[in-house]
Order: sequence, then C-alpha cells, then structure tokens
Amino acid sequence: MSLNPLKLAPQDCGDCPIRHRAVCSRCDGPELARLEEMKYYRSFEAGQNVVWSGDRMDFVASVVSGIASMTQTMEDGRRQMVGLLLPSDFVGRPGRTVAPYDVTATTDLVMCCFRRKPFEDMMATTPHVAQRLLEMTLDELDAAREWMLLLGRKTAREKIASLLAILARRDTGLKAKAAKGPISFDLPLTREEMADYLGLTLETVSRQMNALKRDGVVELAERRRIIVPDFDRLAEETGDDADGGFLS
Amino acid sequence: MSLNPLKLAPQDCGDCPIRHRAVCSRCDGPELARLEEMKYYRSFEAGQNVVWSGDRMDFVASVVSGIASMTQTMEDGRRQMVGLLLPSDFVGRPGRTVAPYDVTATTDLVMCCFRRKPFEDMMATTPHVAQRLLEMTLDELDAAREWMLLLGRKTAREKIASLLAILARRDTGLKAKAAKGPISFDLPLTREEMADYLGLTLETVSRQMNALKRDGVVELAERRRIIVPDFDRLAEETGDDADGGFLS
DNA sequence: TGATTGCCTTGATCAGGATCAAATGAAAGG
DNA sequence: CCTTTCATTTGATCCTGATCAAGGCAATCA
Repeated sequence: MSLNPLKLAPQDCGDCPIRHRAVCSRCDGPELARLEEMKYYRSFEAGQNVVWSGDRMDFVASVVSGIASMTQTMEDGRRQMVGLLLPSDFVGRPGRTVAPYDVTATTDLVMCCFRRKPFEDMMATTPHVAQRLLEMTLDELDAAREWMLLLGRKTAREKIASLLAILARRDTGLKAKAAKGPISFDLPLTREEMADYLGLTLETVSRQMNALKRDGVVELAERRRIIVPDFDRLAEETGDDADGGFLS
Repeated sequence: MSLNPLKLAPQDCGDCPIRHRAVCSRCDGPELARLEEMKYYRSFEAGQNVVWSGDRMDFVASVVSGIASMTQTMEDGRRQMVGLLLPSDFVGRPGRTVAPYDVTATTDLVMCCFRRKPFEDMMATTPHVAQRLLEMTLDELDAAREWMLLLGRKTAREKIASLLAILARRDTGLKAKAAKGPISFDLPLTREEMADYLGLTLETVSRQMNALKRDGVVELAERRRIIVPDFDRLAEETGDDADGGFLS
C-alpha cells in the first residue's frame, strides 16, 4: 500500500492519541476494540525517512505528533512536495502495497500504525469505515486541487501567504477565515521545505518571507515562530476569495 | 455534492454505456438492477456549463462520451484546470451537496447520472461499492499529485510533452510506456485549455507545441490530430523516469 | 573557545515564460 | 463570395523568479 494522507477530524479523537475514533466515529465496542488490538506505534527522528517510493508498505497510520511530508523527486533532483502530514492526518492506502512517494519525518514524529491486512478486513466488514475513509480521501483530493491552483497560477508572494494561512489555520484550529487579534504559530518547515511545497527556490521563499515581514503582514520571531497581527490581512495576500470554499 | 472525477476501468463496463459495472464489479443482480433503475442521461454542447462552483449538485455521474473539465478561477480571472474528465471517468462526491469547482463540457458531452440520494443509500448498504469508490478516489489523488509535480517543477516543454503523453495513453489505451510504431490521437483541447491545464499561457503552449514539431517529436495534422512517430521519444521529453510508477 | 554545520539572508545576473500586439488561418454564416 | 469569428501563430519586450555566489547567524561539538 502506498501513502496518501486522509485528514481525521481532531475533535473525533477524544483523548486517544491514535485518534482512530475518527476512522469510524459511529463504531462502538467491537470495532473500536479490534482497532485497539491491531495498533502499534512508531517514532522517527527529524529528517528520518518513513518509507521510500517503491517500498512495500504493510501498514496504514495516523500522525500522533510531529510532521511528515510526502515528496516526489525527478531524476535530476527537482523535488515537489505533494503532501504535508500534520497531527491527526491519516496516511496509507487500503488495497495498495507499494508506496508511490517518499515519506519523510520533517520533525520528530510519532505515528500510530495499523497492519494493513486486518485493517482492510475491518473495512470490508464495516461499511462505515470504508465510507469514512472515502470522505477523508475526498477532502484530501480537494486540498490537492487547491494546491494545484497555487502551483499553477499564484505568484511567489501569494504562495507564501497561502502556505502561512494554511499552517496558521491548522495550528490554531480556526475554520473560518476571519480572526480578530494576533495569531502566532510555529513554522515547522525550513525554507527549502517551503520551497518544495510551493514550487519555488529557497532563495525566493526567503526573499518573499522578508517582504511580507517588511510590509507588516507577518512577524518572524525566534525559533521559527510566526506572528500574524491580522489574519484577514494575511488572507488577502493569498489571492483566494474572501469566503473561500467552506461550504460542504 | 461537489464534483470529483473517479476513473472507471473501461474494461469493466462491457457494452453498457454508463459503465457502472465498474462502480461495483463484484455486484450482480440486485445491485446492478438498482443502479439501472436510478440512472438517467444528460447531454451538453461544447462550451456549455455542467455545474458552477457553489451550485447544489444532486447527482453523481460518469462520462459516456466527450470531455469535460473542472476548473478553479481566481477573482482576477486566473484559471487553473484541476480535473480533466474523459470517457469512463466518474464525477461526483457522495456525501457532499455543493460543487467546489466549475465543470464545463469542452466538447459535446454525454453523462450518465445517478441521483445522489439513492446512490448514497446503495453505497451505505453495499460495502463493495464504497470500497470501489475509495479505490477510484485514491487513483484520482495519485493523478492529482503527479499533476502537482508537473505544475511545480516541470519546464514548459516538459509540461506539454507530459500532457500529450497522458492524452495519447488514454486515447490509445496503452498502459505501459513503451510503444512501437507511430501513434495518433485527437487533441480535444484548445491552446487555452491546454494552458489552463498546465499553468502556462496559450502563447507559450503554441510556441512549445511548434518546438516539439520542429524537433520531430510530434506532428500536428489537420483537425487537431496529433501524430507521435515514436512514443518513447515523447516519453523522454516528459521528464518522468522511464518506468514511471506502474506498480500497484 | 574556536571550529563546524545547518539554516537563512542578501546581492548580482540571467533566462524562461508572461505580456502586449499584430497577423494569419480556418470554419461558419449571410 | 465576403464577412465574421475564433483559434493559432509569431514577434518584441518585459519581468518574475531562478541561478550563482557570498556572507551572516545560531546551535552544536571538540
């Protein structure tokens, strides 16, 4: 099975670190118990590789803490990030045995894994699980398509602003665009990783970050902390329309 | 429900034009009969809109003939195609009511539709269907990610070659990269549509198409017909590695 | 403490593709 | 047949972001 991220709603996870409740929020008792039985944890250090493209993958997993990225690399070394896995994101593809992308821990990382076979068996016998996974995959597909718009049509400045807005939303848990008062969050990516996300070079990322700083859109604090004085202002810089597709 | 394409394997479709056998290749009798009951056809003229972003969508569908495209548009008019729907592709998202993208018929188009509600009901009671849809969605996600690599890291020439290779493969049904002898197929897109697919301008598309022609990679025949004297040669121009991810 | 290393910034220059503009070609309609 | 319209080509110029090259800064380690 190869890797794909499927977002789990954090609120479904309760205090269970593996958050697998979200996989089947309507399952009680037996299914949850079965999930509980087959789970195990793996941790990785920052920079360590989780799987290589082409590897056999015998598990699906969800991110407990830390961040991983999925990247594709061309023969001559050009790299494009195609997935960014944050806590509560799901990874893995029921039914596939080979990973199509490299997955790398960009920070220290803990994942909660389920062996593929029993997980698939449960999927086959528990309709809710398959449906929930389908829903999560559709969300991921939407995200990929917004990403495509970013890669294909946005300017460097808009790309940076978009990425910061995405991270800010994920980190602070805000769904809507509007937000009063300053927001701050940790930037978990290096300039190079941001560049790979955005289809830019690291120099351009650096320049545009500082341009946004000069213009008062963000402040760059110690230890890669980002302060956003006015989220709406940042949102304006993304090039997205104000209401931004939060309809279901 | 909003739109997403899910590829159906044409070989699963038998002689049924709606190809819904592929939705549940393991279903016999009752499920197929239910699908048969709820289906209806819609046709569109080239250029006509199927749904607008934000519209309510009460059906899922598969493309019977013709081509449709999903596009996202920014306020200032910049456009990015995020999905290209060829015959046998599936469109629609069980569980969602609002389309997130514009869907437009780029040629005359016939779609076979299923009302969303009964389709969802069948999904809920027929595990195979949900699993099959999940599989198709995962394929679509893979395609989106390859598209992301194209948008973020490929040169204009590589982008054009990649698109032509994709269309050639779909049109001629070849799975592998290798192909002896010349291939020809119809280019169903205008220069502008190609540009929207590739994140380029139509002028750049035109120039690079003619560059590929000058270099003998393709021939541009009458009525938008494309002749590829040597598919391997075209494949080399895409920037993808030779084996190209045809592992499952 | 100094050296190394990884990450980031900054500068100078270049080039790939965008933009603006005009001409050509082909199909459709009166 | 001429006109209109739309798709495409081609040319000239511009500009954004890439590339090449140094230098700075902070953390880590000997």
